Amino acid sequence: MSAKASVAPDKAERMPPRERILAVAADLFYRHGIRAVGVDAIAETAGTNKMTLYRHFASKDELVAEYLRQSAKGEAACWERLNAQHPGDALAQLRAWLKEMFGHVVSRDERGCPLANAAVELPEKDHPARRVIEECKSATRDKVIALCRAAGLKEPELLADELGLMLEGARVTAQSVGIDGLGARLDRMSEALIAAHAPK
Amino acid sequence: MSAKASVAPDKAERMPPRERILAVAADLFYRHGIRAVGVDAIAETAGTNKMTLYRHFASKDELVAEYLRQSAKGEAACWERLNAQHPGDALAQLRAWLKEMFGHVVSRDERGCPLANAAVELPEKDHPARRVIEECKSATRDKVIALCRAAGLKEPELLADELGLMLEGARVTAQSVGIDGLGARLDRMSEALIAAHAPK
DNA sequence: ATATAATGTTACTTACCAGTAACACAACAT
DNA sequence: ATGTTGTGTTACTGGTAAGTAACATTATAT
Repeated sequence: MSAKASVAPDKAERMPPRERILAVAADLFYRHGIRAVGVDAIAETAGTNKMTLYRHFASKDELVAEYLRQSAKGEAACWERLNAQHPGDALAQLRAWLKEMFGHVVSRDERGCPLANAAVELPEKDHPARRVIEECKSATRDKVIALCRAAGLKEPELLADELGLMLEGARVTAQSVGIDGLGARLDRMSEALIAAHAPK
Repeated sequence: MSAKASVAPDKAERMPPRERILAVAADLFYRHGIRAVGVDAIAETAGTNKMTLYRHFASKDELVAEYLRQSAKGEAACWERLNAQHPGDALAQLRAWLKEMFGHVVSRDERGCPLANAAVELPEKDHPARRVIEECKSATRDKVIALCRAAGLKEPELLADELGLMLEGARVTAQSVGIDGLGARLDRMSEALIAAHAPK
């Protein structure tokens, strides 16, 4: 039991095959890139075989799409959690979202946004993953705009884009260069942006 | 002569093989992704063969690194051009750089920053492309910081990061969702950021 | 005209890839 | 007990990947 399951160390065996495959695929796709991971490796790491994989997923492309759907679902769950933690306080939700995202950026073993990375890796316009990516990114933008507006901030669309682009830029930049002090700078930047849109 | 050379339609034949290969590789890598393009396709599209390719490049990874070196060289040339167009005027150079970059973002057939995309596609820390990416990105950041400082703007490091992250975010976001009106919004955002750092 | 260097050609190796067929085994419900 | 369903196993197809060897051809320089 050396370096076996990096996803669910112990109870991986108890999960049904489909969940194991999806969890392993998500981990490998995210860490090594989608094109760099073959279905054989996924099946083997998930402790099963290629046939079972293809009984649950029509193709590798569909597995990729499902991986991204899971990622998008995670984002949606994040919004609900923030809403529960700061009910009725849009500004607090916005700040909590930024704080959580900044945590991702500066974390070790972080490789950026799974959806944005997939968009880079899969330029084919008819790939089933493309729909998922676009829908999730649009939904996120709408959500941030709504929060900015509910918080009474001026020009909510512009502010949402400022924050969203800065965050997306930080996630991709963190893959190219070091992240020393980036977290603190992100905090300052976002607060400056929010302050610049404060109601007069 | 249907859809033959998308890089140098006519004089592709006159360029020496090494340059043809590099030009074709750059085009294919950028449009389809690095892992999606094989050396056979590159050689064939360049009107040559795999042997000649391997006589000029030690491996595909080295060809990739050279492709990114070319891209980085293009960025360096851009800085010199801007310096020549606005000698001594750091603020004008900064604005011209932003304008040029925004043009890339909102252009059709644009697929983001070649270096950032490569960083997403090649997570292996020992890949020869990694050095090129990190050096170019660091150099760009230093250059923008220097311009902000020379322009007398407050907190040049912070402003440079704000602009740089926004730009990087825009380039990656443009690959996921539409770019309607993004150019105009980028103009407003960058001007707001610069204004926020204006000397008192 | 001839030596030399660069390029082209063919064929090959080794390895991986996505996807499928046929069959064996286990669990579980009736 | 038996049938069904899900899973495991092996082996396979056809295609593509990176990289190399041996040899033929062309161009250039002297």
